Amino acid sequence: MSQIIDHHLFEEENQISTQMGFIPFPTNLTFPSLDCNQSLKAFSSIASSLTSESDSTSNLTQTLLTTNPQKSKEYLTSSFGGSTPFLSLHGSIVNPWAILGGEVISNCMNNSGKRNGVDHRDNHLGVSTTMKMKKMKGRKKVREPRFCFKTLSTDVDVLDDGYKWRKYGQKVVKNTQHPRSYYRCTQENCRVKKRVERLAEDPRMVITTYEGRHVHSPSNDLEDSQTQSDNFLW
DNA sequence: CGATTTTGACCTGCGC
DNA sequence: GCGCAGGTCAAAATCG
Repeated sequence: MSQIIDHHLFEEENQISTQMGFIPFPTNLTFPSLDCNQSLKAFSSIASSLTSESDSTSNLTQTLLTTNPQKSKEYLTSSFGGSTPFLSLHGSIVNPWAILGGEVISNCMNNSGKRNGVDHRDNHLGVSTTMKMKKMKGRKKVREPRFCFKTLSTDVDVLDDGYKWRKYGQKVVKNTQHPRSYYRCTQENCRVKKRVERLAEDPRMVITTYEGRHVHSPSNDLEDSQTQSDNFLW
């Protein structure tokens, strides 16, 4: 059994080579009514939306409200205990989860505004102030948006996210006993890549990092995955 | 037999 | 410039 226990959306500006910030998703946010793979698909959809447009919050809100209102309501209420106000429009680009209702955020922060022991009151938008920005030497490299999931999974490394992947490399990363695997989306003209590795400190944790955005819908190979993934094609 | 995975070689960026 | 480390390539091996 796998469980998504943490999620980070990494945003990278064009022309900046290294990670410049991250948007914390609510800690321990899970989808009680969904299994791990379904959750992963849901998060992939959300993260993909968030990394796409400059006005991504309203896009996401619009997506949730218009494309599959019933499903999104089920998803939101089931995910957040059923007592969460359906939607508030006070979210922002750097705090997308605010749109899911104040209770969600407050679940992640205690009354003092701390989350995971870190005081976010002066940093309520969720962008780390300790992140370093680093320019490329010489020619600047344009990188695709990236986001990653931390998943608790003792049995499988690669979770079904609805897309079809082909492994093109594996590398042992320094100071880790577990190799990092490199995958590319098999769809023609789709340049999305993902890396899968296990956390050195806790091998039960699988870190899946996506780079780029799919230019197509998830694979419809399997009947099961089709019906499941269709639910998240908001 | 085509698709996929494995794996060593090669490429590239970065720090010293 | 050199060496290291991460990322990619591509031929061989394996799988279904």
